[in-house]
Amino acid sequence: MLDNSLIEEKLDPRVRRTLQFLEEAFSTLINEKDFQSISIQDITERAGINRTTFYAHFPDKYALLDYKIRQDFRAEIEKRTLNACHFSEVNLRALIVAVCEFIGTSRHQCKSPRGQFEPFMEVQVRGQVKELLLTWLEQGEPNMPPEIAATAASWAIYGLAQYWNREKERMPLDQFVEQILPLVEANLQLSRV
Amino acid sequence: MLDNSLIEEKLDPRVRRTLQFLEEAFSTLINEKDFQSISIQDITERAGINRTTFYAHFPDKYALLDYKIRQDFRAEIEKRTLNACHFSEVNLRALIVAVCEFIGTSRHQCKSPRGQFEPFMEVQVRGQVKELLLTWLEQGEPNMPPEIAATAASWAIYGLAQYWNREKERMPLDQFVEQILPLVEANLQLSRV
DNA sequence: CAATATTTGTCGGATAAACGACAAGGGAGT
DNA sequence: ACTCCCTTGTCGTTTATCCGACAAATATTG
Repeated sequence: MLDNSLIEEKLDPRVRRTLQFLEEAFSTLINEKDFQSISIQDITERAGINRTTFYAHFPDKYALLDYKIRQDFRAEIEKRTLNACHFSEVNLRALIVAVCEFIGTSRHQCKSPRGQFEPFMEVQVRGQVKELLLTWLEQGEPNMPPEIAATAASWAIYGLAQYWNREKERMPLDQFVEQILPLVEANLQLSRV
Repeated sequence: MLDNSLIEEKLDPRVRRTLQFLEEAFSTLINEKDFQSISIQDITERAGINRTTFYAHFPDKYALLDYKIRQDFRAEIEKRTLNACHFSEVNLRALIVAVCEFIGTSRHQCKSPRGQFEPFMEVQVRGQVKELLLTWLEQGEPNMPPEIAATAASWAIYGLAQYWNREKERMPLDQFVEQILPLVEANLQLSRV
């Protein structure tokens, strides 16, 4: 349904609009009600589009949630210009910071019971991180299948980011990232430059 | 093409959106460039709709200008709750004030050479005023065909409003309206209550 | 003036969205 | 248990928009 990322620009304007309306409507609703109590009718009504049209783009509201998370995280990545850049320790640090902060802001954004979005966040964010790492890894010579390394590293990054966010008294983010950097690089099978 | 006024609500959502986008795009453009130098391509491009679609709603950009003026003035009327109310001297005064102020604000809004919009303003605003007066007149017993009275009064109102706006040193609006009220009422063939 | 570029309307075919309807699946309350 | 109501998917049809192309009109430039 919604596969690749950068083709977004070359899309039927009608589809673009519909997706945008759905996204915006969902954003406002998620700040008003519990996710479970939001019906597809609510969303489409708020978005001003027909209910039937919803199903032309998403199988259910969970898919829309996935889509929204992906969009938000991608925007975050693009804002920090981590897309379309080469690998470097600086960029890797920035990526980890991005994940940590993204999880942090998302926690306070929705008024849903704890632990309702985490699974979706996990899947989507990890997926994006893995994709990004893959593009980075393919630019160097691999001594390990990139798929494997990217998988391990993306899981590690997300797990650590979640851990840091849940910590009661957490150290400064920079310091934390500096501490875990060797671990992540180990997952990537890279030696410190 | 765009005939009546209150059906606006019961409209295909796609049409509603298209019109809104065109309206907004035109609004922003009119504050940037001269009207003549605005092409239909500019408008549709800014609005994010296909150029062909424009012609499904308006024959040319002048029609869009007419439409926009109508919309703005109607919004002004509705804001002052002059639509759907009965005739009274208070309401008539408010209507005249509305026309005066609408002409005034419109003069400073667009950066087009003087006298480029006045003809369009005239036609559209007068038309709306006439319509409104007609609904008022039809509620009483006419000693004059309502069409005739509404026509005369709408012309008089607009002419006086324009005159007041072009005055170098003009008296307070309230005072001016109070002064011309008998004239307008004479056009309406009504005796002061 | 000529030549070039841009805008303008219009057309036909393809596609997304609207609309109404339908059966099936819960939840809430009696 | 039972209605009753709302939501959920799905379908076929109609309509609005998109898209590419075209010739004619208009503006711009040399």
